Amino acid sequence: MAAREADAMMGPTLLYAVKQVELAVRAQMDAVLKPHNVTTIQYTALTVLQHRNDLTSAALARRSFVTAQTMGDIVTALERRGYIVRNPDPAHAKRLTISLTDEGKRLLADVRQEVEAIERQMTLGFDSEEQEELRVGLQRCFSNLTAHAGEDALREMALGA
Amino acid sequence: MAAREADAMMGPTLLYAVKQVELAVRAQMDAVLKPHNVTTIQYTALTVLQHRNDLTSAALARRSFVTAQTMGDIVTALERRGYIVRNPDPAHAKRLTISLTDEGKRLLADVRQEVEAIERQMTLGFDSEEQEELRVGLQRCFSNLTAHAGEDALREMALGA
DNA sequence: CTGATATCAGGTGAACTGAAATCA
DNA sequence: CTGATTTCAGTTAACCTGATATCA
Repeated sequence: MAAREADAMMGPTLLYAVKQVELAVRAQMDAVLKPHNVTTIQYTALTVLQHRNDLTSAALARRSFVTAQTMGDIVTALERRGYIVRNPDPAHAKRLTISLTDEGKRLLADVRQEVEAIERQMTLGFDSEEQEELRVGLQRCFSNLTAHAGEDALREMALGA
Repeated sequence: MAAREADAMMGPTLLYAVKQVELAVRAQMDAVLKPHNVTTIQYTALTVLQHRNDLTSAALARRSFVTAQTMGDIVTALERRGYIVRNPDPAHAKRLTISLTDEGKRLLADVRQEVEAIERQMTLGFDSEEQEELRVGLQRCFSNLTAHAGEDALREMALGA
């Protein structure tokens, strides 16, 4: 009966597990990033730019499930701190493409070791097969969620844009 | 060479995968919850209260990795909307224990189907073994992250408080 | 004219720090 | 006196909607 009660109450346990892990990760990320005066969201934007340079703010916004205005604020903050620059696209003139400054790259290099340490702690006791299993499972979840869902924004993400 | 470049740049892929899934989940949760005028964080607090009634705001805060002040704001908002009530603990008088109102329970019941639909979509194509594998993997991650990390808050979480 | 981009204005909920009162 | 809980005050980053101007 204790089991039946749990079944009846717990509901979507996988969503809850994802949320719990993400909360714990974010708490540790915040602690790592705070001395560097960047937020987790700003850091995420920087890592995206590390993968794909010369994105526009609007493209970043789509990738992060936020509006163009919100990403505009974040980008402005990063620009003010000197981690990125915006250059007018010669072909478009209204588009501003974003690229990392040397200072931005230096920040990412400085933080990298500490962030990797969080991941190592998270996967303590996992062999490489289990780790890969988890990664694949999460990617399948992501694909499922973005397949029919975001309609607007996700085609470029599927292509790695 | 493309592979080497990716290796050198990608860094902590599992943290990234967790974040991506959580972002996608949160986008869908927001869409489900918006018509009901609750935020995802408020909803999470309500589900915790569904599991364990008569928690204090401070205990909720520890569970959610936020400060007591922050959780105080959220609890006040939930109280204003009529989803919870706070009653003075007869033994303590300064402590206020929180419990769901009928209206709060009704909200959770109303939303439940839609939230479960998100989980079903996320796990499309998973057999029950794969689903369990993923859940176990995430729980191991959570344990690892909270084992040596949160120092302050986590003993009661480990006990399911 | 449409669609995408950027930006300005205004607003809200969420998070923090700091300080203070209450009470076991 | 200490520690935990609550609360008040002030601040910040993040997110939204709505409106506007610019261009391909």
